[in-house]
Amino acid sequence: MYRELWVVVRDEIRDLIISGELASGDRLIEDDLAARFHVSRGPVRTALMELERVGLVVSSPRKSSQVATFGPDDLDELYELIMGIESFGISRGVERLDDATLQELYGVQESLERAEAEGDRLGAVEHDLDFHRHLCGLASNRRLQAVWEQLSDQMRFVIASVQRVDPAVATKEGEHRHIIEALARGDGEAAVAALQEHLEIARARMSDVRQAVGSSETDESRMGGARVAPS
Amino acid sequence: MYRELWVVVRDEIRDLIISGELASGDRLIEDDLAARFHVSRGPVRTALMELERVGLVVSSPRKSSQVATFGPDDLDELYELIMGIESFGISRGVERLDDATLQELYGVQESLERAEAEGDRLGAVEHDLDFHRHLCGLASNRRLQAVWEQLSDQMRFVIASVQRVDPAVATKEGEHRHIIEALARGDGEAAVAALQEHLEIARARMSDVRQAVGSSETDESRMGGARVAPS
DNA sequence: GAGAATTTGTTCGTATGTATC
DNA sequence: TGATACATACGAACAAATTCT
Repeated sequence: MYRELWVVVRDEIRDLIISGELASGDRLIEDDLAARFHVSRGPVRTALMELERVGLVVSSPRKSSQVATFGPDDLDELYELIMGIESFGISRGVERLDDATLQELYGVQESLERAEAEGDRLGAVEHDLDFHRHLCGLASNRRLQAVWEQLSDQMRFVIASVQRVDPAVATKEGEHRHIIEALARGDGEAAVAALQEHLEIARARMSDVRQAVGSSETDESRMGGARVAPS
Repeated sequence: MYRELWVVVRDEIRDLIISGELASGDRLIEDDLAARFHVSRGPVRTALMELERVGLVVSSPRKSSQVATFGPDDLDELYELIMGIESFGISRGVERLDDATLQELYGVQESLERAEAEGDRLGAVEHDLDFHRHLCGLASNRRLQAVWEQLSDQMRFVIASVQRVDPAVATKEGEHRHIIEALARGDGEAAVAALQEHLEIARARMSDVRQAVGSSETDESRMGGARVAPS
């Protein structure tokens, strides 16, 4: 099967950013990235545009793109918005919620708990996101879903940033279970409340960890703008 | 001041789509567009990507992009989402709503009414959108605002589509006034209710007009895929 | 269904604008 | 501030895939 080159490049750069190999504020020079991935500048340009679209990269005309920097405000915005989106998904979806969808939610949650039990941190993060993706999906609104997907890489980014400092930040399974159970009862209000509590706790954990470290990551990036080295 | 070429091209194509000169389903051939605007394919490609991002264009690898087609479902999705976003804006913003912001809202509404009084239909649409933009802005969440902006071209598109069939579809000023007054009272619940009623009416009007015409626009587009002619 | 024409995805060269000393 | 080095934005050509006859 054929995949456009820029998609491959986008995913590679995305992984470098999320893994922290490319840190916030780092300059992303098209030539260097092109050399690194053995492609021309075209696909790199497209990849960077796409990464800007999802908020992992910032750029202005005629200047090098940079890896985005997340301040406390960004964290607040992101969580506030995600909360709004998923609450909306629940509100709209709880009425027409069928059994199959509910079982799917249980399934995702079980996968998440299994991954956590096995100590599979990366897998757990993905299953966690998948759970939230499903909450958004309850609304059956493709445009809403697109918005969620657009934000998902920012979520991965902030989660990974924090995990690098404190690998122990794990989701309490109980919180997810509360949401599902409320949904199963058809109690949208309670489900939304449980979700909001869950996300509020998660955001607070994030903030704490970042505070504790003095957000060293962003400080480092602000001074340098380290250049990304070719392969 | 210097503006990137692809921005100009994007706006030109966008206007062609919204004005209906390029109809739903029309193939967008890079070479033709490049010739039409006297630029190379590079900026055109970028412009098309950007238009895909905002939902005015659809494309798949190795195939020509097309002007997006809006079915009844799309209309529902769009209005549902806009309603959610702006309700969220109101809910979050009503607490910290200061007088200056309120006056701004009144100002926008007055501009809207003036434009309508003068029979300036295009201006009225822009002021109408501006009013709704401000509602979203109450949340002071840049990411939420970005989502709204992303959807605004789809709104322009459907509004323009309907106006072409029935130019008389105008906003009832009273509905906007209700929202502002509720905000002025600090009554978020009422403001949200007024907004939702307003948008529900607007959506219904849209649907009616489209139904009445049998959505001829999309039918026509499905058969042909008329090729866009060079200048 | 095969071949020709069309159209995209990619590469590379060049000019213009930006940053740095 | 002025000159230089650097990086992007645009243009043109090539190869591969799709569409049309």
